[in-house]
Amino acid sequence: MAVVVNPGLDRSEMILNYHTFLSAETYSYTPNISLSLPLSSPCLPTQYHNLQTSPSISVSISQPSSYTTSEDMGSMGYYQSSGPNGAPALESPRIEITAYGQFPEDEVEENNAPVAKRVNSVVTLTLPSGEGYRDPSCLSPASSLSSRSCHSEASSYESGYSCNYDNSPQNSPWQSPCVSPKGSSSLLSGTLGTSPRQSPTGSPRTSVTDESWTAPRGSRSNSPCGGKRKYSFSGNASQKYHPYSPNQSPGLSPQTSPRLSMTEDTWLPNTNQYTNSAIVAAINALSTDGMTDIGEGIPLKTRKTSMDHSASVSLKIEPGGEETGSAELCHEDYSTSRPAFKKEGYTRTSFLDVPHHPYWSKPKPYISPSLPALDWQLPSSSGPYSLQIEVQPKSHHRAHYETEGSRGAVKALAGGHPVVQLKAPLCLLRRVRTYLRLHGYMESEPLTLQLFIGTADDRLLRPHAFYQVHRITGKTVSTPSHEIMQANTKVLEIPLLPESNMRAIIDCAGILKLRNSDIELRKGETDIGRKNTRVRMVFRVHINQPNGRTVSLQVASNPIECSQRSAQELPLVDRQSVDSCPATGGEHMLISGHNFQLDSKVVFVEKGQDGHHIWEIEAKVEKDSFKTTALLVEIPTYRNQRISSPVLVNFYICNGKRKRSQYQRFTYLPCNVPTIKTEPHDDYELPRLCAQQHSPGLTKPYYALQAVSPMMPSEHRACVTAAYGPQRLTAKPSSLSCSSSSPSTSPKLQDLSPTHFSPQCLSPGSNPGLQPIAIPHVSAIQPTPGRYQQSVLYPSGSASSSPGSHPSTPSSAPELIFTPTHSLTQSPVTGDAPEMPKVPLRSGPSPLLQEEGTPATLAISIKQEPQELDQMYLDDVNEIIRNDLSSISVHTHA
DNA sequence: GAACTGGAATAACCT
DNA sequence: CGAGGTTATTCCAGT
Repeated sequence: MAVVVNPGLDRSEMILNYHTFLSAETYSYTPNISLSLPLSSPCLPTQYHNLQTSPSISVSISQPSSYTTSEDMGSMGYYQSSGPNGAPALESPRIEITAYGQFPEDEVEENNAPVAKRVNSVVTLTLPSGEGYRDPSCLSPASSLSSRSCHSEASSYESGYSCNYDNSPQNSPWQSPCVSPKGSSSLLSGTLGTSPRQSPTGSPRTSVTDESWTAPRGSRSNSPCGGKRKYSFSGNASQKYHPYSPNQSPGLSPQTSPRLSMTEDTWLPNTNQYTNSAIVAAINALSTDGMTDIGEGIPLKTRKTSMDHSASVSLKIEPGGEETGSAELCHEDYSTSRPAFKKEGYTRTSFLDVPHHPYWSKPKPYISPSLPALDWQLPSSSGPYSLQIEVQPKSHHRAHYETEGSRGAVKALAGGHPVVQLKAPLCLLRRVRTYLRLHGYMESEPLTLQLFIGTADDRLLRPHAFYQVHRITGKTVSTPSHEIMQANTKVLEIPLLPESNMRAIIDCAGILKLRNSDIELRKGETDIGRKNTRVRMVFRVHINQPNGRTVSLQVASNPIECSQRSAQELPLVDRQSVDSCPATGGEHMLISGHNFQLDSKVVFVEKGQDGHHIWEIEAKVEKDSFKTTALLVEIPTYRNQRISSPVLVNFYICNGKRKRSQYQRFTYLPCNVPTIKTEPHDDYELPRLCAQQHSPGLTKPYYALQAVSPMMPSEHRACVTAAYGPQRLTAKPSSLSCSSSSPSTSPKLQDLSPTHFSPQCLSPGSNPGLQPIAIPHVSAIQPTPGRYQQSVLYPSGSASSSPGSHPSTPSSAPELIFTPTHSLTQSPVTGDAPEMPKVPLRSGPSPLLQEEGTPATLAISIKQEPQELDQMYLDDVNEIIRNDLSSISVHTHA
């Protein structure tokens, strides 16, 4: 792709410093900047929009445009290519994309950009690999049943096609696009490719109303895979649905439906954003997923793109012809591809038409090329910054399938919607902004809050394979957003504005459920979808620092149950008033949640390393205080009252056979250890904290955090330990220096210290139910754009035992800088976990929690650092600015 | 008319 | 291998 350089730009230096800089006005990229823009796909969309505004921006990869393009497309969402119209079946793995130029509408939109011309040409992309969301190539172990079913069924149903199915054009023209050559080789791949990706693109209903969709829907049988899992094989209409889905799905949510997109457009305009996204995506591809993918799991396109780009992307200046195409492609992937078809009338135009959001329309100056992969564990706060969920989402939210209409945005328990806020000293933000402004980067560049759907199991937080965030638009939505794809995961980007006090009301995010069969077939996917219906909303923010570094923060919400049935029948625990008590038991614990019944049982269990129950006892439930949302139980006496160290056990609520809540964590303490109790309601979160507070005695402080999560397979633990433990320890405070900016380090560092991570924690076997979650957070402070790829924080992937699923690059964590922050992610339960480490240091026994999750609370407590810290930080920033000003930035980042 | 919902029917799966 | 209970998806209909 070619980049148009704006002659007028003199800021090359600046640009260099910031790596990727897009001039706001021109949107042009700096030539010769070596970006690793691996992902074209994510980027493209953005750019696409940009293009609209300003015609010619396109980033081109040095490689043959055509090829590249295709790849990019693939990553992004080539789906489109095969229009709903049934573009001719693509026999070869190709995607044809029509540049928007084709559409009249497009042109209209372009108004602003005379220079860039859209190419009307149709781009034919060759798709390397087939799947979208997940790689189909390999059946995941997990997928076991389902996958087999596919095979078997496939064979049975469509004997003829069986193997080649996916590939064969006949089956589904649509698919073809998605399915890349790879797919062709293997059924699975083909199959996978199809469905999984599609999802995003267009939820059938949402986006596509037309015939193509309709037909399939008519009967389940038609549905992909014959209704449920078989579909992939058949060349039924059903497939049509999916054509794009696999890859896209993540990216494209049903939401993307034309309408929505239009609304969304607001965002689109923002070039920088997109750019970032793209970059990020690329990076991810390269770093995390990419690695895995490389193997094959990932669609070729993605890989290739990433790889190729990674090598070094040189931006060229070009008229924009081809580039445009690329951009378009990307764009399409996101929005267009899916729904566009729906209404004939609808074309990309719709998006284009949409007015740009003020903020987004402005170019974002600052782009940090290196953003951490989505499965990396990041701290929720660093230095003066803290990302907090002020209002937690409800514990239940019925996700919608692509075949359904949207089920709306995730709501908050008390009504309204979740709220996320980035807390940071205003003065600091101001200075940073001032600095940027001085460099001509921005005026009111908003920070971008990213949102994706993550897992809620005991393993490390990572993007959920079976759920994607779904962008909601409409009258009821007040928050602008746009979606991008990042390594098969759809990410919603929401502006964080100073005017709003860096606070965002998340009323634009729904949850899309992908068919298990589609995902499980992906190559490298090891997770199984069945009964894997809990998710967390994961929020991230990347704050560029004057020093060229980027501070990345992440916070996850409380778990959200997404299945219909579960939401109606399964008991769900939101909070527990106590996390621990002496082995003698006898204390009362208030459990709050949902779907409790008068005859609900609360069972405490202790599992051995092998997962078997060593001990199990039913706690006494106070019937008189029964509520469907609360149970008061008497904590049973532990089997051994002479324990010398804390013992982690679990308990669950049972409404009958197969109707059990997730395992909740509970710790029995040696009788001589004073117990810290918290008041039932206010302290819900304390429990977790308590564990740590007591930590002196506790060997596994971090584990305590995860009260809710189910038992983690020992294997995982082991993996985690192995992978993380060492690194962690390795990473030292010293490195903190890098994050110079973070004053907070001192206190937090200690948390990270080896001590905290007692061997026990690390030891795999120590606690069956425990998770290593508590892994310290590495703050995502990234020294230089280019590096991030190298630096490995903590890929959650490693946590998963699955070999292929997430490529983890544990060993390669060269320049990782740790920030003194706390634990990473969030405990499944609260999402607050990250903060935990801090608590011990100074928080009192029972911090009051706000609303539900109250991660914020914790953070707050932590933040109370001497002002000197902030001042230090400011000084630091000032110095940087001073230096920069004195000597024009000559830094070059490669 | 479209986005939401709540319910449910029906196909797949599991035990 | 079949029965019966679960879970996953797809449909419907009302707001």
